[in-house]
Amino acid sequence: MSRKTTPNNLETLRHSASHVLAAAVLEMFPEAKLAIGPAIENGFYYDFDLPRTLIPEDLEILEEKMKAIIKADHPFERAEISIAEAIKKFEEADQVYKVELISDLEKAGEKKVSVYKSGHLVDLCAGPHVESTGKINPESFKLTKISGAYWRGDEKNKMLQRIYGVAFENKKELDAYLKMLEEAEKRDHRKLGKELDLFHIDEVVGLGLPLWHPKGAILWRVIEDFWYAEHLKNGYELVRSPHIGNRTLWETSGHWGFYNESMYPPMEVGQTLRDSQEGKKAKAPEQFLLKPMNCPFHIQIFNSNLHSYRELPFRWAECGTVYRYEKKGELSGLTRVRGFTQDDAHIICRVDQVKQELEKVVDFILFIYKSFGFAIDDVNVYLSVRDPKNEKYAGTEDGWKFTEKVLEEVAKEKKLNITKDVGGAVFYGPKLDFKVKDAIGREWQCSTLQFDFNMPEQFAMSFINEKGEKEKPYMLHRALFGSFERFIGVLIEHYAGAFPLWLSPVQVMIIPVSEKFNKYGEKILAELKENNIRAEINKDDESLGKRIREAEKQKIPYMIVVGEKEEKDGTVAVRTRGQKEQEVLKVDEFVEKIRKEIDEKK
RNA sequence: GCCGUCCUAGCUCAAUGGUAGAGCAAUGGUAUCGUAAACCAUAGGUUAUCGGUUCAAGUCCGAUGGACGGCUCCA
Repeated sequence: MSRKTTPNNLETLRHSASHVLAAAVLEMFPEAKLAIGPAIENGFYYDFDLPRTLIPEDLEILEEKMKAIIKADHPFERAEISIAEAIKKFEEADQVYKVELISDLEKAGEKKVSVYKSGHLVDLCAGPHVESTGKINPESFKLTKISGAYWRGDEKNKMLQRIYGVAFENKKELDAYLKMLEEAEKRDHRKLGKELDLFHIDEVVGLGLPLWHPKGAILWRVIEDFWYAEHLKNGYELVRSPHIGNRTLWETSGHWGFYNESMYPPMEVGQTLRDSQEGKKAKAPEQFLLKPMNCPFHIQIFNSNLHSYRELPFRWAECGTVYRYEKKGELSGLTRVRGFTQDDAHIICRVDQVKQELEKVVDFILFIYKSFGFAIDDVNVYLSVRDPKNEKYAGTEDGWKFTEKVLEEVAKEKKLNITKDVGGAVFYGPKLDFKVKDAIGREWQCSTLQFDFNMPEQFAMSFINEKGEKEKPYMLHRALFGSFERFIGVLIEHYAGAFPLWLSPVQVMIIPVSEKFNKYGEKILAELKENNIRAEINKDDESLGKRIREAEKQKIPYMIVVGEKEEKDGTVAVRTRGQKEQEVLKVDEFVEKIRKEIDEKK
C-alpha cells in the first residue's frame, strides 16, 4: 500500500534519503546493523553498526550506490504489521537495534508498527516517505561526514558509526548551501580571532584558558563597561567574590558531590609551596576549590546579615570568572572553555516579587540582544521544565508548579517564541534559556534565567517577613551574555569581525600619505584620543595603497588619509570601511561625527 | 572521555620513500608615494614529540600531545 506523501516536503525527502543510504550501506556491508536515521536540519544521518571502520572514500562509493538506487526508482511501500511479526522479521534479519526499538514501542503500548519497504530494504519507520526513491534528485544530496555516535545517545552504550548527509530539492539549493558553509568558515571566530589579533588559546597555559591580546581585551572592556553601566541603571548593585573558596562551601552547595566530574580538584593549603614540594604535611590542612559558579559567595553575603522583607529584592551582579574542568573533546574556541567569566547576577526576592523580577530580566535580555545587533529571530528561546516522571528534583511540588507557570506566563507576555524542553530543567529549578547560532549553525546558550530551589535550602537563607517570621526567599540566577568568552565568540561571528563603531577595538586608522605628513597625522591622533576615540596611526614605510589594504583587512570602521591638502586646510579625508568614496571633513567635524555615532549606538 | 580526520617557517600552503620549497609577514636597504599588495636583499625548519620499519622517512607503522568535525556533557 503506497501512502500519499507531500513530495515537496523537505523533511520527507531527507528522511527518505536516509533510507536510501541505509539500503546502500546494506549492499556494501550485508552484515551491517541499522540503528536510526532521521532527517535533520539541512539533511539527514543514519547510525550503523558496521564490520569495519569507514574511511572517507567509502562515502563516494556509497553516494554512487545511492544514485543507482534512486535511478532504479523503488517505490516506498508502507505496511502495518503486528509487534510480534515485526520482532520476528527483524530478528531473522539479525537487526538487533531495530528489535530493541520495537520492544520499546511495545512497552509504550503500541500494538502495531509500520515498516517501509523499498527495493531490498525493509525498515522500521513511522514515515512518511516520498513515493519512490526516484523522487530524490541524485544531484541534490551529498554525504558529508562520518562520526561516532553512541547507541541511543548514551555514552555507556556501544559507539556506532554515523554517516551525515545534506539533501535539498535541487542541485541549485545544495550548491547554495555548500557555498554558504564556505562563507561561514570565513567568519569562524577562531579564524578571525587570529586574523584580527584578538585572542589565542595557548597549549602551554592550558586548554580552554584563552589569552586576550590587546585588541581583544579592549573589546571585552568596552562590552564590560556597557554591562556595568546598564546594570546600575537597572537597579542592580555590584558585589565581588574571590576565585577560590573553602571546600566546605561547595559541600554545602552540593557541588562537591554532584559536580565532581567537572570541577578542578582541590588544592591543599595550610603550608607553603616549599613545604608541599618537600612532601611535608600541613598541621591543619584545608582544601580550596576554584569556583565553578559564583552563587555560594553571593549567598554568604546575604547570610552575613539579618534581612527584612522591606529590603527585598536584592539584585547582586558580578562578572565572576569561574572554572569548570570540561572534558577535552568538549572544548571549542571561545564558545566552550574551562575558565570563563559569567556576567552573573542573583536576584533574591519575595514570592510576590517573582513575576515582576522575571519580566525585568526578560526585558533586560531583549535589550542586550538589540544592543548587539541580534534580531530576536536570531535567538531561540527554550523553556526548560521538569520531567514529571523523574523524581530527582529539589524543592517542593508547589514551588515547581508556581515557577514553571510564572516563567511560561512571562515568556508568553513578552511574546517570546519558546520551545518547551520537558526534562531540560536542572535539578534545582526551571529555566528560560536564550541560544544564539554560530557561523555554522550550532546553537550556543547565552542568556539564562533560572530558578533555584536548592541553594536557599542548603544555605538556609531567610528574611523576616511582615509577621516577624523567618521566610525563605526565592532566588533567581541570571546571566545576560552567559559568559563573556562565549558571547564575544558569537559576536565575532555575528559581525564577521566587522564590529560596529562603538565596539571596534580600533575605531580610526590614520594614514599619512607620506612621512612628510606624519606630524600632522600625530596631531590628529592626539585630538582623537583627547575625545576618547580609539585611534591609531600607520606610519609604516609602505605605500598608501598597502596601508589602506591593511586597515580594510583589520576591518577598521574609519580610515583617514592626510596629505598636503589636508594639512593646509586642517581637514581629513575620511574613508569608511568597505566603501571607496571619501569625504573631506574639518578635523573637529570628523571628531563630532564619530563621537555622535558612538554615543548614539550606546 | 569516545569515533573519525588532520598537524611542514609567525601565517597560508608545496615537496612519485631519495638534497625541505614558495607567497605573505619579519629584518636591512632603495623609493616618499593620494585610497585594497612598490622594488632589492637577508634571515627564518631536529617537518608537533617520542619510538619503529628501511640503504634512505615530511612521506610507511605505533604511541603521546594538540587542532578540527561529530557523540556524550554543558551546574
